[in-house]
Amino acid sequence: MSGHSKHLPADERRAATVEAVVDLAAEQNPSDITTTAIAQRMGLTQGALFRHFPTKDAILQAVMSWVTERLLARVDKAAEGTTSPVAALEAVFMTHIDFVSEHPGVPRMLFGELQRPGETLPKRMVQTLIQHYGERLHRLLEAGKAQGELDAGLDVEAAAVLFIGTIQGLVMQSLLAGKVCRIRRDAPAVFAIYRRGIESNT
Amino acid sequence: MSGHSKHLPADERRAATVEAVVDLAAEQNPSDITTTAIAQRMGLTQGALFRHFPTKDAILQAVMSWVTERLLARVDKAAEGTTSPVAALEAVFMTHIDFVSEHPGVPRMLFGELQRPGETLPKRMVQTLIQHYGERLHRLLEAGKAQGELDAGLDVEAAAVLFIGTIQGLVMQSLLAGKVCRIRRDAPAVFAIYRRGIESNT
DNA sequence: TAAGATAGTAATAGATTACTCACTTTCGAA
DNA sequence: TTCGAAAGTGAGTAATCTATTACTATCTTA
Repeated sequence: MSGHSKHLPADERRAATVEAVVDLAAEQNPSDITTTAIAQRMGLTQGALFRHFPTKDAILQAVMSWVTERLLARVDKAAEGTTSPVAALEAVFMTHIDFVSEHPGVPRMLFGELQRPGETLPKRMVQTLIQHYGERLHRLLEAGKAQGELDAGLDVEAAAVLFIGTIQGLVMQSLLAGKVCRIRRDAPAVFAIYRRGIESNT
Repeated sequence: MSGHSKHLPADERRAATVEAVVDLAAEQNPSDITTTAIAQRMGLTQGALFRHFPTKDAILQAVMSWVTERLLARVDKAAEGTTSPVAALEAVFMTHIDFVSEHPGVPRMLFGELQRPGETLPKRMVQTLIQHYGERLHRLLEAGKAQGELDAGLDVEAAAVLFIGTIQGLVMQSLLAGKVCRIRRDAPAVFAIYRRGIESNT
């Protein structure tokens, strides 16, 4: 039990805050999450939050930072233990699916941040996160082309867009069904179609 | 100039309201659209809106109704003038892409509605819209399998999910770039990969 | 043109939001 | 054990949101 004691050191409290936001995002529209709701989830008064974060945006920023670290680290680790680019892509895909199954609110938060007008810091963090993610995909896709595993005429840019869209589609499907478990269940079949679309003819 | 005169009959005013919401959704997070912003866009005072809609949710409901009619009608028409299931799928895809290019806020609104907790009427309308859309895709995909145009082992359910995800991915990409035109530009290449993934080997 | 119906205004109520601050409680080191 | 610093409380504020209402302007039609 990490979150049960009343007084927590500042860094642990900040970590608990991020966790609370990620949890809440799984249950409701992320842009409707209030500081009151966050505090309530933590068993805290609303004012206490502002002792650890100067503003609500700073909280979101911390969440984005958390997501970036965790997601990219897990994805990189998954890609490491593979023997071919296509195997790596599949590992990355499944790892990403695992991540959003554990934290269904995260992809919605990212999508929501991207919709905000203007140039907020959390929004910029999402942009760079997806940019880094895209670079990894590019690398794997190019490698796959180079060694003949992927179709020689493949449009790498389009393939990267579709990779992310595939995940987004699964997220949407889980929203429709109201059950997160659908994501994991449907992921293999959906990825199989994607792979067929990019692989070279055997 | 349809929206410039001060007094409008109720049905025209309602139509203008829907148009204003669709426009606003293209520029900002749909769930952050206020009745004040809607009224301002129409050159109206905020209170006037509630003479035509009992509640804000009723406005959203009207928007969803508008989307359902327009999108399904256009998509059906596009599928009609085709000679094969795959051609129909491509026509549906491109028509859908045209639609979201003209109204970039619409897919974001749908996605946003799906995220609301509980069972609101607008949310339910989105669910049935996508359900109807999915049925059309199912029909086309099954037809394609039956006549050998599509892979015999194709998972139709997964293919339908990926079809919608493909569009969602393009929408996300346009959010990242900040330019709507990217959707139309990248759509053909992305669909080509999708088609390759579902077609039978030649 | 007079009058009833329709549409819009301006002010405001009531709820909710992010954020502040004076005060209290708890922790940890001397 | 004591005491200063760190963490939390709870009451408040200003801004903003949806929705209401008494009143006014405009259209339509007889």
